[in-house]
Amino acid sequence: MVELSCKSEYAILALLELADCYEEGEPLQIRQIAAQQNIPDRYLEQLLATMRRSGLIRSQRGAKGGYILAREPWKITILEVVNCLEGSDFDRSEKDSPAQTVESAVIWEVWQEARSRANSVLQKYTLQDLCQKRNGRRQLNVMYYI
Amino acid sequence: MVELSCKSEYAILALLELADCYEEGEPLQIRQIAAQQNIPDRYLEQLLATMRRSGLIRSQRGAKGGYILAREPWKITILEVVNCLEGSDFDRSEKDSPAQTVESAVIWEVWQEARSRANSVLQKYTLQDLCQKRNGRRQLNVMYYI
DNA sequence: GTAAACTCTAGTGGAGAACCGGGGTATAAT
DNA sequence: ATTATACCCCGGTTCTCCACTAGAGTTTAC
Repeated sequence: MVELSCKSEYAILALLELADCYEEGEPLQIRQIAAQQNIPDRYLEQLLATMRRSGLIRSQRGAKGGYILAREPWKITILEVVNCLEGSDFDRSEKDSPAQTVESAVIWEVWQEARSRANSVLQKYTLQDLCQKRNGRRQLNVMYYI
Repeated sequence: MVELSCKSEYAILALLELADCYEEGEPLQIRQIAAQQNIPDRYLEQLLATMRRSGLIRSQRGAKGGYILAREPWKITILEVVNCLEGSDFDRSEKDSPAQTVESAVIWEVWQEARSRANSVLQKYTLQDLCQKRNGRRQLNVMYYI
């Protein structure tokens, strides 16, 4: 029903890394992100490419290249990320059609409502929100360790 | 993200049919439901069996047999139906684990929140609600026709 | 000009969804 | 009792999609 795909998780993890070093202005490379978050690098490459095409991040080619967020971390919502990666298929309009029979239409509308509820949750969280959550969690871990 | 599987749609359509003739107390047969809603009957059979095992419907074997709702239509929520069919795999606890790293955990929690929002929508609709919606829609169609 | 990075496109393996079929079992009607 | 009807169980098949791999090309810093 409401599934978190590997794709989306990888993408968000990568963006969190990019958000971390957004201040410095220096690009971050695929290899580094992949190593940091345990993501197969050749796969991550594709996800980053997709996000670049939809304007979520920018790339610097050549030596000393890499990726940077296209916007500030508090201006990128999780919903944007998911839509960017998941909504690629153009035949979604066919698969996700408003239905043929009356009963199908009724069911479809219920799903629309559920979908929009879930989306509104994803929309209220930005990359920065998740970074902060993570940092708070890390603080906690340190405290427990002491 | 929030997908409506064929499985769930078929199941709900079938239950709507059963809800329709719940008053009469007479069982409805697979063939009839399948014909009415354009569902492959051998496949529908499996879905009905699953729903029977989880106590959503009851079956009458032998000649003049068929299926009946186990409860009144207003006591069966859409969420129950979906959980019954989708949540079958026991390894869901592994796949849906609270995550290993700190960042994965944070992402996972966001998804949990989105999931519960979507579920609350599915929980507030019962079979009877959908039946009524459908009937209202049919009325409208008739009016347009005149 | 060369090494280090991204870019594009194609292909592969496995898992799950949707569906089909055969043989078995219970039950109503005769 | 027998028979026709309809559910029951379980295995197999096809097809699509996801996660991942691979190769050849392009850009840029040094």
